[in-house]
Amino acid sequence: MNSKEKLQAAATKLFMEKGYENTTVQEIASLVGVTERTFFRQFKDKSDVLFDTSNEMGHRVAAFITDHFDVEQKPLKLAVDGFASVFGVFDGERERVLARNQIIQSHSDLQERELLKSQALIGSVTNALSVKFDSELSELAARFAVEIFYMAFTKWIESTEKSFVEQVLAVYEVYEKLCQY
Amino acid sequence: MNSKEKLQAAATKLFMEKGYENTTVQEIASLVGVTERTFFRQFKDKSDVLFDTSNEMGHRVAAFITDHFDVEQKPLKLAVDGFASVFGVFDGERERVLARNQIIQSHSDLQERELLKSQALIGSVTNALSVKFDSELSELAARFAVEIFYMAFTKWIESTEKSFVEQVLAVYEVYEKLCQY
DNA sequence: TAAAGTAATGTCAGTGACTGACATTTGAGA
DNA sequence: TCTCAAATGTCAGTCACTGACATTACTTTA
Repeated sequence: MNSKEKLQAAATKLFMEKGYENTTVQEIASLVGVTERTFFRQFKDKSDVLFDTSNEMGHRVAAFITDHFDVEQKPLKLAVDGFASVFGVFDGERERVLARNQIIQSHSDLQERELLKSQALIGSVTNALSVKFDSELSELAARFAVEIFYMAFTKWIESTEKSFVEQVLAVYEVYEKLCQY
Repeated sequence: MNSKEKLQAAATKLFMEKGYENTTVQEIASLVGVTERTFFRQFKDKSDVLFDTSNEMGHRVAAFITDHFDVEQKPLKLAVDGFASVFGVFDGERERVLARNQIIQSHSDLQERELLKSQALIGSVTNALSVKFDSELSELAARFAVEIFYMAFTKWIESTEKSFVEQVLAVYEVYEKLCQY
């Protein structure tokens, strides 16, 4: 566990215990045994410690799409399946995801940050879809897929009735209903 | 023109001239002839000076929806028409909108802030649609409408070919194409 | 193994965003 | 003109964040 990971763990712990605002970077660093300066070498700002900037999930969804062009012809369904597949792991780490979500909902800076990540997600998905579909159609499908994902995520957070995959598919069915108007 | 409006004007001016990062709140306040403290009484933070927190546009779109339930039965089309109608004014103030957009694109804090506003927009539109439609369908339609709006906005920024309303309708047609898969 | 190089971390001083507490001014109405 | 309230000023302080430079620790190579 390098200092970056240690800082992430310490930050999450402190944010949960005393809240995001009431935790100083100083405290996070001290808990790990490094200085504030080291924190800011690892993360661009305080909120950064909670976010994976690599867009790894975006790449995974994109990879799924690339791999399944032949099994699913509908662009949006393909992207949505990608989200379902990649984020299906959420069910296995519900605790952690819930804790992280609670921190993020507690402070608008963090919510904003989370939303910026969705832009990267849209970009990755758009690129992946563009290989087989018109670029405008790809972008729209990517945007919609991300919205379906978020809506499903919210519902998944609020209730334990369905698995993540089921929630995603349930929201996709709402989309199909919407199309029928 | 009260000090709030003066500060907004001064801030926009300075942000354009020297960039967002290179402009201090001190400078903005001085330009207007007030102190930094007054700035922070009007705006919750530096970026706030660029954003209308009232969600006025959200309310207007909601009002449009409420007024047009009988002329347009499709929930998404109704919401999209609302955006087209309310934001049609952009054509008349292209300069200003472009300038503001340029500032926002220059700094990720501002982009994040802009994205948070879209959540308020989604909320207003969802509420308005919920009067006649199922709540899940309403939320999804609201989310999609906002995405269509943003995509249209981006295209409108990048080219002068079409009016804002035309761009919105063009993206809506992409949606119809998407539904046909 | 010793020297040399490189990456991670520490130190420190400084800037700028933002807040709380309290004082002062200003403007509208009695 | 007096009075009250709202807006603004003053000031001291905290905390996020950065640049410059020093130090430590770990790797490579002769």
